[in-house]
Amino acid sequence: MSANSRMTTAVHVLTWMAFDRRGTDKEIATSQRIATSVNTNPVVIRRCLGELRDAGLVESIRGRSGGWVLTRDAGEITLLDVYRATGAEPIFGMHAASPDAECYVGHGIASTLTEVYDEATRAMCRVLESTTIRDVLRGSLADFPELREAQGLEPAPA
Amino acid sequence: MSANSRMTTAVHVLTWMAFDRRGTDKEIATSQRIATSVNTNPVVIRRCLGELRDAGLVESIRGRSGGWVLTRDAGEITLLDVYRATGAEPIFGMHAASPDAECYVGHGIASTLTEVYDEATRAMCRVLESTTIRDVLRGSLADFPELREAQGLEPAPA
DNA sequence: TCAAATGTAACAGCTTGTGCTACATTCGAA
DNA sequence: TTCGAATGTAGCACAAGCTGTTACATTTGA
Repeated sequence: MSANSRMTTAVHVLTWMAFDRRGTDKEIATSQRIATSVNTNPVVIRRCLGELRDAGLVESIRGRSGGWVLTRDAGEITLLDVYRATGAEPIFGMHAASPDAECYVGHGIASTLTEVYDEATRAMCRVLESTTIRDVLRGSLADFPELREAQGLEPAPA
Repeated sequence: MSANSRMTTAVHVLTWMAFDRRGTDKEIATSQRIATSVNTNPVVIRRCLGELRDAGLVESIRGRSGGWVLTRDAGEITLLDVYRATGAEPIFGMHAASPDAECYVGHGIASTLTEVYDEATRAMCRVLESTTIRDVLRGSLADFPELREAQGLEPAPA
């Protein structure tokens, strides 16, 4: 059970919603139905969707026949949006205890490392930004060309 | 207390060793002395150094007047070497439970996400590879030009 | 022979993620 | 107007990982 699978769950949820949106039966997406695909508990899905709603990616509808809807097209949601929405921890953590300030190395290392860590994180974020939920859906349906076409998705680039 | 501060501790340890190496007193680096700068327990430092030794970055000398030495110049140790040595968890975790394979989305999403995650991780690693322990030492000593020069380090680039 | 160092096991305390139950709230449909 | 189905949220148990610490075996130079 790895550290940050919340991101993966959130991407799965959004991809499922994008897939379901164009399905034949026009049922609304509920936490119960999504939980079946992700293979987890509906409360876990609701917690996840709550974060996505706070970030403006989905909206919830309360009451009977309520559920969840995407607020924009799947091609307009990047994995960077999802990464930020799930409030990911910084990839690199600083010291647990402050280094000895009287040590020359301990005095300046934190700010130096922060610069490098920030740059590395930005490089990672640029990759996430280049992929959308629509891309993930296309990749996930690679084994089912007829479904992929029904969703209006072109084949994946070579 | 953030997730992965082991990396930060390891970089601090190596930077301190690079600094100490050219110091006036020719004492060998011991886990006790390093722990003072990092402000933690010597056992934590020994655990860290053990990982760095397994990766070939340092060597240990047992017995009285033993300690630790770098196996190569600080300019030849990149932060990517340290990242790998500390056995970092994958940045992105997969689902805790396997998704429903009968769901079209659940069937293919894992391999699709793995591709994107791998690419993002590679982008991050490229940045880490471009920085060495020598660079970190130079940055850490930015406030002490006379020490920086004594270490034979040019000023940081603008 | 002894002191100082590494090497390692074991444990407590803390934090985080996951999965679950329980229950209040909301609101469309009968 | 009532009822059922959904969201919203609190709270708990369990597992895992990191940190810090004590304790002790091992090694080896002085």
